[in-house]
Amino acid sequence: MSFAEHAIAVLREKGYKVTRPRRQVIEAIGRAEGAMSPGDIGKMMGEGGRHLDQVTIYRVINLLCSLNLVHRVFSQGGYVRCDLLEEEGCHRFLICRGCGSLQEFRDEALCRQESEAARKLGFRAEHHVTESSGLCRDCRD
Amino acid sequence: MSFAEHAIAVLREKGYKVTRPRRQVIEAIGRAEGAMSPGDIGKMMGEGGRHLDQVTIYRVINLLCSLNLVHRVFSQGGYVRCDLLEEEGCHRFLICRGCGSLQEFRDEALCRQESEAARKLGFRAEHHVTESSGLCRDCRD
DNA sequence: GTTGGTGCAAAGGATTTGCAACTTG
DNA sequence: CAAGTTGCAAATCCTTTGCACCAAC
Repeated sequence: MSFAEHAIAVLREKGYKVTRPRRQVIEAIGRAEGAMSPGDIGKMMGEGGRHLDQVTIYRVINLLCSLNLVHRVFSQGGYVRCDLLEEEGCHRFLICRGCGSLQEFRDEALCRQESEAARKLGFRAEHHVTESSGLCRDCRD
Repeated sequence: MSFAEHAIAVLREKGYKVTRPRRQVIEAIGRAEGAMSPGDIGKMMGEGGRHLDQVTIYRVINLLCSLNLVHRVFSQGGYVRCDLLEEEGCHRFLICRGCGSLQEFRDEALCRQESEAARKLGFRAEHHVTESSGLCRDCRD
């Protein structure tokens, strides 16, 4: 099942309407290799498909975020589809500075150690986000 | 040596002029417990000390960032002083959702494991940032 | 047919730029 | 004194809000 199919199924399941603008944003984010800002999505619509109002894009992105279908990438100021089905737990991003592509993953052991390091400093960590930059397999050579 | 003293020494050393606005911003960030946005700093100046132009605040913050004297806190949209003297390597933030206070630390072992996890996915990580939210010692009770 | 969603207009912030006047070293 | 900095004005960009119209269920 593709990201778009999954996202649309979730919308239906939660009682949200499946509209043309929502499909368009979902497909744009689903196809993107890296993070997309609301502006990026707007420009892409302007060229290819049918025009989408900028305000609508913001609203759709907010909805998708609240459903954990996309995540905000802080260091890039954009959003990416979330391919991890588990809704809980922390997520980590690998962001290629060569091609801008982005990979998300989870690692329970790292999460635990991160929390443990915080605990030693008297801090009770509840949630954390990590963003790594570097070079992906294709850009290393 | 306080943060402000250290920051001013670095400015001098790198050939930047030590002006009143720069002192003011450095002292504001140095005194703050948590992250401060450019707007926060502007408001604080309006009340206490002498007024500072918003544009100047942006420019001073950019300078301090480029010198690694302050770091951007993504999840908060603000900036904090960096207390770690080593300029290299990754940094981690503990951000209290109770009082908003912020603590920065380094952990070599975590850094290595983070990189190792990336490597297993074919990614060569060069740098990473982690922000954890939770409760600090004082807010846990 | 209802309810929720979209598009438009407009407001509100945040951030950047150009340039003349000023201050530091 | 010269070079680097600041303050102001204004431009630009990003994001949100209110409301009438429209489309999905």
